[in-house]
Amino acid sequence: MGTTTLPGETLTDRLRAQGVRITPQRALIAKLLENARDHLDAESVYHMARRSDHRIHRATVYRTLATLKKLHLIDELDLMHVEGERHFYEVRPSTLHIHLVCLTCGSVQEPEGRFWESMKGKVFRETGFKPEIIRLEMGGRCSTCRSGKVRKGKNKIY
Amino acid sequence: MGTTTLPGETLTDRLRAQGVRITPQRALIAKLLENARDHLDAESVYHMARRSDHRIHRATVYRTLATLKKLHLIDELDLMHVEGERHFYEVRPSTLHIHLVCLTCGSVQEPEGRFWESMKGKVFRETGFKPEIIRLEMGGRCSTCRSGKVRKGKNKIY
DNA sequence: TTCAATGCAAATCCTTTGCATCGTA
DNA sequence: TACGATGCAAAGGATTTGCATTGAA
Repeated sequence: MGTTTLPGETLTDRLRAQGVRITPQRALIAKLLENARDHLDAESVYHMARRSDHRIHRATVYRTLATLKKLHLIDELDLMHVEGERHFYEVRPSTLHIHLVCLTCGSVQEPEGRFWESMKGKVFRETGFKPEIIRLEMGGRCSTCRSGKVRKGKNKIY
Repeated sequence: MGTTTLPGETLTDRLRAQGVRITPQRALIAKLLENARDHLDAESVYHMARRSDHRIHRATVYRTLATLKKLHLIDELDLMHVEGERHFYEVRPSTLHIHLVCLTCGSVQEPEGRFWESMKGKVFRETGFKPEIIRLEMGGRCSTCRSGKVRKGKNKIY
């Protein structure tokens, strides 16, 4: 999902800072992820990348996503499996946020709020477990679908 | 994960109540899920089932898990992908609980607490989105691993 | 120049499906 | 008995891997 791109903080910069060799392919994939309006899965990244570079290979996309994930620069989501087993990727946001996945139309909301951050501390105090990554996804009905004007999505799973 | 088995409330009973035909295979799989101490993936269910019934087929396991999932009797988890892309299953608990997945040793804690339940209402009031299913998984370090006596698990992913 | 990354193709892993047979309701 | 469920085998889809070649640093 689109991320604030402060100077010196692009994904590519952060990759370079980690000592990762910057190839045109990696730079391209990183840029696609940063500028994406929606969550992308590997296949989407691949197709978008091909539009800019006809020779880029699927394996490169998977390898680059794995690299980014391993360096904690992106997160992998499954969005309640509304789209089957596909995995989606987003540049790791600075603050915790939730994914509200509508089980009727498949839309994904990401409500604002620092409230969720407090969960980390709470869990640590109560259990001694120190959370680093939090995945909070809720499946339910968005207000539009609940209002009756249900535009039944291709992705209706319940 | 092990669930309180009140009379008339076994998974099999609930399947029957939903009009699902009870075959020995389904009864067996349901029982395995109810009595499991750990989260099971499809492959584990399959192997455990084979111990009791040598003729049971993988496809039957997958089909039964799909049935149970569709009826909301079990939930599907990915536990932060500590074990790769495998999915894990648990009988749907009556109250929301969290999965704390240690990224070092792979252990999974499920802390108690009704606190989390309040999130549903909060999200609804703030966004109009009505949550039905909540998946809350945190990856981090359990207190044991943080204490230094790190028993590096086969599942260390970071 | 050097070693890591890429493209390619084949392999792998998990899961699903078509179909004949079986067995629950 | 009848229709849904199973076993089997084969297909499918996503992701990974081995290897020769390419190219970033």
